[in-house]
Amino acid sequence: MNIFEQYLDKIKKILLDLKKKGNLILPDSLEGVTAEIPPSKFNSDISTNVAMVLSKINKKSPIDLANTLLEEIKKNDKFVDEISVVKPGFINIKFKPIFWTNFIKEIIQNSNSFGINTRENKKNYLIEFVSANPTGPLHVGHCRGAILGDVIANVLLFNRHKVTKEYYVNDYGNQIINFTKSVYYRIREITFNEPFPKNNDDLYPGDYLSDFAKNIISSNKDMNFKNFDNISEKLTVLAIEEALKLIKKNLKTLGINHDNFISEKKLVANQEVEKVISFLQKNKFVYKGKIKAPVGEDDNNWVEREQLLFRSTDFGDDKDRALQKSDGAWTYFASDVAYHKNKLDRKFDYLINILGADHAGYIKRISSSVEALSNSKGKLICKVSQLVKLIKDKKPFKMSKRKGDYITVDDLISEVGKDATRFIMLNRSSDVELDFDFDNVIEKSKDNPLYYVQYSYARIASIFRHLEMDLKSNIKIDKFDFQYSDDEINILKKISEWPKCIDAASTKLEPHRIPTYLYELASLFHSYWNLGKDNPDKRFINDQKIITDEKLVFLKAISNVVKSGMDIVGVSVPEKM
RNA sequence: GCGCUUGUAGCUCAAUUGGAUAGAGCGCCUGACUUCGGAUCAGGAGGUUGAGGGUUCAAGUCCUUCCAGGCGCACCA
Repeated sequence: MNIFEQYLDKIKKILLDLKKKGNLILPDSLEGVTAEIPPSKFNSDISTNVAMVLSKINKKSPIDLANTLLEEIKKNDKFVDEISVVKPGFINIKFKPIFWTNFIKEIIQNSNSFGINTRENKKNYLIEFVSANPTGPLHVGHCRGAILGDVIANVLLFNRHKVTKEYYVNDYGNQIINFTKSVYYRIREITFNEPFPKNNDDLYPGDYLSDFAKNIISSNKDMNFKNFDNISEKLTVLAIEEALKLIKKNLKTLGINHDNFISEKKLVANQEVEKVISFLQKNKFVYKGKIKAPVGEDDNNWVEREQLLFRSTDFGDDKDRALQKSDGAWTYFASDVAYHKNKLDRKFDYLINILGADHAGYIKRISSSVEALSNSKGKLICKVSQLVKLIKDKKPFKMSKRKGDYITVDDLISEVGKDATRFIMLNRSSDVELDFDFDNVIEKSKDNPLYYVQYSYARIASIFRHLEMDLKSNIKIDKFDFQYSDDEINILKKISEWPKCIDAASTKLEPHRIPTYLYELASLFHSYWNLGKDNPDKRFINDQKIITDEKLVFLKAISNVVKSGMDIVGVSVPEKM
């Protein structure tokens, strides 16, 4: 039920009729023609720019054309109450109240599908997100991208697309060796009482490694930890298992659940890297050559080497990128290309990658590789989530308390909770840096958007509680002959925008639109609620008298949208707060 | 130096995919509690959308040149 789509259809039909009669010239596509909510000052319900879009081709002024169309619309639409042409050439329409009665009837009877875009073709998406190195717990830096990816998946799923959520496990390469060694030293610390090496920058100093060590010792009693080389392979597997166990626990705490965990190590073991590179070689995207030193960096110890390179400059990258290290091992990039080949082979319509701001520079080369692999047909979309600035006592504070010791997801959730973390991390566009104010997110006031939205739901729940009704169950109404007031229609108008909000969030992959929308809806609701103080007619319950079906349906419609939005964001809507 | 990205009210941010007189919250000023939950609401002040140029019927939004901040520019991952 998208009244804007419906209205656009109506207008297009009128346009085609006029064209048939020879009264109008139409371009090949009507793409630029839109139906929108006009700014509130116009006191109107829907507006269209059609006259302005068609004025040039018809050699008529937008105003004249609008006036002609106005007459046609008036003739064809029985719901029009007032219709007018406004300055540059907009046609504004105000509906009769019956329109809104029909609208609320429709969305109450189809509450499960309200908001879903039923017209677009359903696609198959793969979304890769988090993909943090399996060397320790998730920290705050991972959080925003994790939530962004999860909620994008939720929006797409809500819109009935097919979505696979995937985590790429970087369990191959130097850092994993260093990580395993670090775990090994912690094991020696425990079993042989040897101190953990100091001043070794390659090692991971975090305390959590001691827990990994303890777990490994206690579940591998027959293992001999005296010689690293003898056990390094097995220990690598065990250490990564420990790290992944912790990461999965952190993800669960955040309410995030991936479908697949894809191992880089397995890709390498299955020769997928060799295969993809020979594929690229056949198509002349790979060559042996040297990379030039970066400009502007002074006195560096740049060593020019001949190595296997990928021609990412063919696709607009700054320089070609190395695929193989001097010791013969694959670079991270090489196995990531193999991973993306693997993704492409699985025939998704779209591949989405969620990256942190510090990896934005990586986008060009990986998208280049996808173009090379798919003959420019693979649809890779990279979303970057900007940094989160933590604020406490009105002051920013550092993520890293001391070396290797970050504020973890666990720390964050135990302090402010899952709901606040998810809602606030999502409340802003992913393109801008986010201030995460600890004091504010746990505040129970309107300054905290989460509570403000939850409170609107709780208020509605409290009405249903007074009436001894269950807000969650459907209400049955025999007669829908309601008349809603202007205040109520105002909120219904906002509700009519819900499918538009979902549509934008889904097609632009911008889920922050949902918390923003919910806040606006909650705000209208709180205003309306307070009207009851001066005007008993506006109250939902008065002197123990039970409210009308009209108002019950109205409240139900609001709470449905709030609930459905909060479900997508992944936060709770308590009935009591 | 190069690439990506951001710049909107004192502060933090929206802005219906290019629409109309650019909107919210915080802060500031004024008001509403014998409450269907005041964890709320009503009103006021506050703007050359970083600067210039261009495209368009229409630009915060697109192009371009500057300015400023952030991130990144190896065989790390």
